[in-house]
Amino acid sequence: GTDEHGLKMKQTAVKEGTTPRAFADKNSQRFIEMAEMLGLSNDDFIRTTEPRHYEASAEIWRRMENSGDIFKKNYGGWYSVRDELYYKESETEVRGPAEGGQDTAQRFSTATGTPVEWTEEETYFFRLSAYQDKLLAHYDAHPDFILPPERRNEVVSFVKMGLEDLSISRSTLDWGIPVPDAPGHVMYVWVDALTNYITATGLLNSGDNSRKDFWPADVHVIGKDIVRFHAVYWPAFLMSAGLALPKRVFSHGFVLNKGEKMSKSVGNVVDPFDLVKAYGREQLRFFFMREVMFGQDGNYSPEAIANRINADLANNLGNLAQRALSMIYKNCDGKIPEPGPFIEADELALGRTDGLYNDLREQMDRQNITRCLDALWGVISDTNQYFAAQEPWAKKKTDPKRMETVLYVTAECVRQYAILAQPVMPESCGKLLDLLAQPANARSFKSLGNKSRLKPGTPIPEPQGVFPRYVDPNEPPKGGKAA
RNA sequence: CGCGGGGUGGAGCAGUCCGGUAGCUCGUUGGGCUCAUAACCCAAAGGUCGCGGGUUCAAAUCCCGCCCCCGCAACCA
Repeated sequence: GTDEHGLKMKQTAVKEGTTPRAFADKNSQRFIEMAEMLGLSNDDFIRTTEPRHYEASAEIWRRMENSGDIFKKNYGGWYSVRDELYYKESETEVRGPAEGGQDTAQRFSTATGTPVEWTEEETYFFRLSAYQDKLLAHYDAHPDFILPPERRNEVVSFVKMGLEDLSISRSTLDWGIPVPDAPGHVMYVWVDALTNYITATGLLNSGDNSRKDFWPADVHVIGKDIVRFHAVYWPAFLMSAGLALPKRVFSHGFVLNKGEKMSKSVGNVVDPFDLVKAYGREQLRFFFMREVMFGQDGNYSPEAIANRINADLANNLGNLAQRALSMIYKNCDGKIPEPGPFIEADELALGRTDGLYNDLREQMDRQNITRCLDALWGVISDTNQYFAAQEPWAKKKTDPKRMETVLYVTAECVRQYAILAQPVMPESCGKLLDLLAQPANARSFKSLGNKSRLKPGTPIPEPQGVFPRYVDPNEPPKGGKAA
């Protein structure tokens, strides 16, 4: 869904000469389109401007209020009417009559150059300071609450430095969810944005409650820039409201463009739509999951993407499937062959493959996606070696049964790789399973291991390449004359 | 003394918590194979693990100091 309130939204809308509502409509639509383009499926799409979310946000506010954690206080600062923003004194400067065009010396925002004046408003505060010890106790009792560990260290040390009460309402802004029974006040955007996770379950709503058991969430996956909101403020809000905490907050890193952070001012922002168009959504997803240690920052470059697509997908997995399946198609009457007795090499190949699920499950339980793919591709590579060492093409003449056995073992391994890689590449792996004539009910993790081996005699379709090589359209074909 | 991350063969990274032959992918060089998507397999070259000191039989890994790079520095989201 989309988080649509807040000062920034209003400012940007105003800058673009539109209303916050219209601006939010446009943005939200863009995200819906992106989800489609990326092939994402979702049970729901929530906008924080929907009535159900207003209801849930008001409810969590009341609960925090009932706990005695919300109080009114004067908040003062250097306020710019034009920017609708408070500045710290260090962010402002006094300019004389000559510089600002005004009659007397006045204080301005250093960043935007707009005039600021000392303003005091009454806002609602959340007693965050009361939760310092409770939060630390929770981090302590649940070492994996914040992952990866670097982020956890950061949060713990931040909380240990001391928490101040948090201003959670605005009276200088109207683009937000109204504070219950407090005309003129809207909620600080993060109060409602975070609550959206619960709105999705209907737990705080009076209507349909059929999804309420989905709270607490198993894991919030977020960017490292918003760890504080998810790992400090949000748990404190939930404790106050008497609601269960999410089981984990996992923070991913940033994608750097050739080592540099993407930014509009630098002009190196890459449009995901363009990347998908150039490389394909499954290939792109695979690239990021495989190349970047999940949780850390990672580099992206066109060369690196092409490398991964060709080395891992086309050459390693794709080619392994193709060489085994095409031999089966041509030499085994187009049917999965009946294997002969397994020799040690066969058992090793199958054993390594059967063992993958447990390894991967363990890694995935900690969102170690990169490690999963490392392990999986390591074994695929082993199977390529196995295939080469067994030389089924040579056995074709000398020992056809042996050829059939090797092809069977390889195809069986490929079957499991396709199932295991499905979470990252559902469409491509689906095609691979089509080539192995696997029915829909044999494609889940339950069909892994030695209990659901390929059935000899099953006819397979003519093999087709599932993972094509990536060729840079701007690069002259290989073998061409160098300039 | 602000906080966090990083500095490992040509490139990009893992390994550092729980010291013990420095590993992976790509690239390079030589060879093999011909089932396969100019794919696959074998072998080789290539590293003072940022710098200095310490602990230890043994340090990329633990301790101390220093240098360099990146991000963050909260009532912006």
